[in-house]
Amino acid sequence: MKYLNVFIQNNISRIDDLYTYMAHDEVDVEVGMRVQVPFGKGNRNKIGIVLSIEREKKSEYKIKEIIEVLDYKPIIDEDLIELGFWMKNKYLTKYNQSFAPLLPPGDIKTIQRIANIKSDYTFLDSEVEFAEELVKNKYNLKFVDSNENFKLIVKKLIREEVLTISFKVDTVGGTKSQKAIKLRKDYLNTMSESKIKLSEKQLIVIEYLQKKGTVLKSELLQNLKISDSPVKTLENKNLIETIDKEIERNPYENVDEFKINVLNEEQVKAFRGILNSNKKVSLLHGLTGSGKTEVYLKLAEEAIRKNEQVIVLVPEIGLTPQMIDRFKGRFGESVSVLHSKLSQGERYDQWQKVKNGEVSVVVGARSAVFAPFDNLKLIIIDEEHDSSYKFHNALRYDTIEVAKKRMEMESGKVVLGSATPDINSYYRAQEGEYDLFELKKRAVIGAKLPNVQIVDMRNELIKGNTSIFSESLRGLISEKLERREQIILFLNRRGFSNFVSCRACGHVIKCDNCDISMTYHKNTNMLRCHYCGSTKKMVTRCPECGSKFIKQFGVGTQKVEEEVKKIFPNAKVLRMDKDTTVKKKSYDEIYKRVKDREVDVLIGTQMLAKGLDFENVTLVGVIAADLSLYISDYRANETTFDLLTQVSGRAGRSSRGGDVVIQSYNPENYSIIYASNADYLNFYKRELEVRREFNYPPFSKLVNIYFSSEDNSKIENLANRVLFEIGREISGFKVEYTRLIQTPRIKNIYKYKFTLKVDPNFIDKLTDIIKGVLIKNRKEINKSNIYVDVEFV
DNA sequence: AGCACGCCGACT
DNA sequence: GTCGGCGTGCTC
Repeated sequence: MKYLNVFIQNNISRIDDLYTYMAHDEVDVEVGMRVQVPFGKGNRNKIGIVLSIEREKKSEYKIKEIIEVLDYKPIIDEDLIELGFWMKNKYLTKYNQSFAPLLPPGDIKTIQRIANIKSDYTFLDSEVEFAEELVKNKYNLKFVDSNENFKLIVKKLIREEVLTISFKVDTVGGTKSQKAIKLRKDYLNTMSESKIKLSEKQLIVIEYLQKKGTVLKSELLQNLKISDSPVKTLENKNLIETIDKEIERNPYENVDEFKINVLNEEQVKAFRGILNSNKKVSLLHGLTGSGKTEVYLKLAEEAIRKNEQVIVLVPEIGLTPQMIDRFKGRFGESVSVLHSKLSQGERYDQWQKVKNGEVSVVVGARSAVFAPFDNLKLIIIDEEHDSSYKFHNALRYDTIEVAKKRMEMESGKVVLGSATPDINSYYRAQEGEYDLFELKKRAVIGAKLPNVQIVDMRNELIKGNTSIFSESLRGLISEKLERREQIILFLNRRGFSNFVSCRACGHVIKCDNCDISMTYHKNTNMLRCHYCGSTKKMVTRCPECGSKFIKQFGVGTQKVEEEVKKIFPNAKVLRMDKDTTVKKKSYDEIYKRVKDREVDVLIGTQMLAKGLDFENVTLVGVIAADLSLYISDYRANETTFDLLTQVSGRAGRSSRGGDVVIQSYNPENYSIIYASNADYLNFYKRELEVRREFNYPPFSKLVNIYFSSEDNSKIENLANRVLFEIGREISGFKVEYTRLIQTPRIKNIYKYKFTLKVDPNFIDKLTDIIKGVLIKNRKEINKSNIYVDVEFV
């Protein structure tokens, strides 16, 4: 007997576990194959995936036997499963959280096994029945399941390398197919043997098919401008045949070819450097417009030449038509695109193509890091500083760490690219862990750097201007409108929180211990630090200058839109934010409208910061740089620097040069000043010092542990016990921790958290300790219906 | 989640 | 006795 540890997919945390089943030794089963098993008291049929196989019985439970093995070849490679276990351990997630992203999209039940038979193989007499069924079922092996003899034949043919398996995912409710026409193999014989005469139309059809091979019937009729009767006649004459062809739901059709440009000296240096680097990770630091994408394309081209495969990760928001067009245009059909706005069917198609080896490049958002390639040697992560790659509520892994791990397993390389690298990444490059390559020249010849000015909004208040536009921004807006040039007004609201600031002097109330802005809570009239939980009473006068202009800071896109319409009634204004941009379509539409100059002023949030290049935009106004400067997060300065640098780049796309106006109540803040000069290096140096002083990453690693439940009575006790037990275990290590703090209740779920700050070298040790404590309290946690989430920042 | 078990009251 | 309504607890 052998023992299979089976993962049965579900979202219910209480049964999220591996279940052990027996199988006889002679059963052919491998890790990654699907098995049918009896589950629960009623022995319901469930389909699970084998994640590991053991010789010995380890479990104390009464073990059931599997019903059937459903695959002849794993649907997930062993490497990916190993990666799943690694994630589970590193991030202390549920099985579902770590393994679901590795699974094919949709229900694993719907994966069909399609046989491909070597063309020169002649079936034996004993296999004729099988062969007939095979053709009848269009090579779908489903018919095999009920016949033991057929199963043996399949296995034998696989062993003899006559039969290979590819996977097909059916859309729920059946696949869409269309009628297609092709010439019968023996059409020439048929024609000469029966001396068939062809009419004019029939001849056209035959010629067309000779040229094109298999064609959709609808296409044929349309292109040749004929009715279907000649086609029918040809079919009756046994010259052509109709087959069902599946519609490929290709979301990106007719992309213009994108030729690779000749690389400049810097780009060549980076390309060669990355190729020859002996380090696992290379960091490509390139200014906006310096042509990082060209380097990516060249690297991908090189990999394809060697029959290797490549994953290119792009932030969801940066996965613009432009980016996709460049890869599609360069590599055509060998590129698959994965992102959150694909329909279920499109997703199936893309997975299938990757799994069956039909493509070599995947361009996609974070979860594409799990694309099921089997000879993956390169993962490129563009805009690597972007927060979408990091730990998320639902997506519990750090994309860069996972990419590094995957490439470590496959001995491949990771390339991180950014104009504003993550402080952590740049630090690692400085420390020699990564190789660093810089692109400093603008690749587009003639493009000028924009003229950036910072406006002190405190002076505007003194001058009596209480509007959201400074005189200078207002002046420039009207100037550009007159010249029929376009304007972007930007609100950097990412992670916006209710900080309190003084409009007279710019002072912001921060936590005394953490250097993080405090948040105003209206119901208690208190200020509070989201990191350590300490509170202060809300102030009525500024503790710095005594002014009473101290209050919650806030401005939204709607407000900006109203103001613009009031002051410039003739301007055509378009607002772009989460409310107005929900679908892929509307994003493309907004893009098109701006491109076609149907819009004078585009107002938006960080969605605007990336990927949108408009020639005619010559003014970017940042309404209040302070918005992102005071989010309750140690990365506030970095986020601000990144956003301001990127949005400023939007004005520098044309040869006319452009203007950028950054409005702020804290114009002396270093992230604003360095961003205005696009001076990454000095920003990095300064920010690193701040991080060192307050012991934030890269000098530490943060771990948040959340406890949530609908029932408030037990959480606090249990969370405090977990905190106490962890505290006891870590005495002797360099770990700081906050006390337990309650976070705002959302949808009737009470939530508490505490944060641990640990020396990065001890993170694995600390993870083990947390794991141990959670396992120890597991019964209690389950019984009280408390959810525990561990977040690594 | 989904199923069976078992405890209890109501009914034959 | 025994039927069924619903709370409880487990799933290899």
